[in-house]
Amino acid sequence: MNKLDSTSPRFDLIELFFFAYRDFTGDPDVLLDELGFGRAHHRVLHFVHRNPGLKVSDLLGILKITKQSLGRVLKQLVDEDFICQEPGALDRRQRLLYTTEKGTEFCAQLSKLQSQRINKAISLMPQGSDEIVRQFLYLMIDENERSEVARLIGKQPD
Amino acid sequence: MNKLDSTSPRFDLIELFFFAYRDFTGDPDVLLDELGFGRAHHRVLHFVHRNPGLKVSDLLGILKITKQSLGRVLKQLVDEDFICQEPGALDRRQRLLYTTEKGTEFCAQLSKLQSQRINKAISLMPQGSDEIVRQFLYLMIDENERSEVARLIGKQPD
DNA sequence: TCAAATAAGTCAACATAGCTGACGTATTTT
DNA sequence: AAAATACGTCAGCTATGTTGACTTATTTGA
Repeated sequence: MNKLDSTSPRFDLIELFFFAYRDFTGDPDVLLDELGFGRAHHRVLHFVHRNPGLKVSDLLGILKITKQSLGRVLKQLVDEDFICQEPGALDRRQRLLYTTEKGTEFCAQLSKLQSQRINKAISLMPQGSDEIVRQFLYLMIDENERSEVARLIGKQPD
Repeated sequence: MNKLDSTSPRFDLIELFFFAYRDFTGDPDVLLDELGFGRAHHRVLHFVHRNPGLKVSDLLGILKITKQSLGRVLKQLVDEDFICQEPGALDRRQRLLYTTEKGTEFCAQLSKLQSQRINKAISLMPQGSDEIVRQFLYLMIDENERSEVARLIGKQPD
């Protein structure tokens, strides 16, 4: 029989994942806090920045939250000029989302912090580790969502 | 100059980390929900299970939440017989935490789900990938906390 | 062309899980 | 005996998620 079947407990990775994610998200929290924002604002800002002209309904699909939840943080981000909305050219019911200059700048600061943490980690590891890590994280995503995430990540506008 | 300096944006890994963690924590949510529990309960249950006889103050240190926050979920877990408390033998002010049989069983169900996801991912990857992944996650933790996390994970009671 | 569907926003009420501050009780330390 | 410690608890606040109901503007389709 198999000593390492698919249900063998992986407490080490379970716990490492928990602590790693906590510290990974902890970096931006400091900057967000200074502006009275939280993680919800970060997520919205990030995905709008990465997908300029995003439809509200698509953002809801990415974040998997209700429009009421989104509405609250989105309103703040628009009011404080981090995000702007433009009616769709083809469908004027849509309010396509874009980061303003201020929003783009702030977003860059946040990703810089997180990229630093990632790059520091990778730099201490064997060649090719980033590809392994990417593959692992990708395979941890629900199978039926992988293709959509791949599509989302595929566009490298920066 | 370096094309890949330490601040090069890593949008791919940032986003993969987000989606991977979301689905990773999503598995247990279903079971937790059936019992009226949330992720907070899961975390408490998990770390008590993994560290039988844990002091309340040490649990607070691991979770980095306030005792008021912990108190709420801990009380529920004790009331519903998933966790029990015993006065410390040396210091009777302490209420050392243990999972009950019911708690241990439930905890096993939850870790099984998460381990399945992890093992499925690893099984699709090259030999030795789990070591790379472990190393990456470890290095993503704040430098000054790594040793303590290592200590915590080091004990493999299962 | 007009009715139905769609994209988005909004109001109200609620739940979870974090927070601060203040205070109580039992026990140990000094 | 006083101070410190471990833990618990009360009250109230915040952030971010949820449902359900409803409005407005616009597009689609019978």
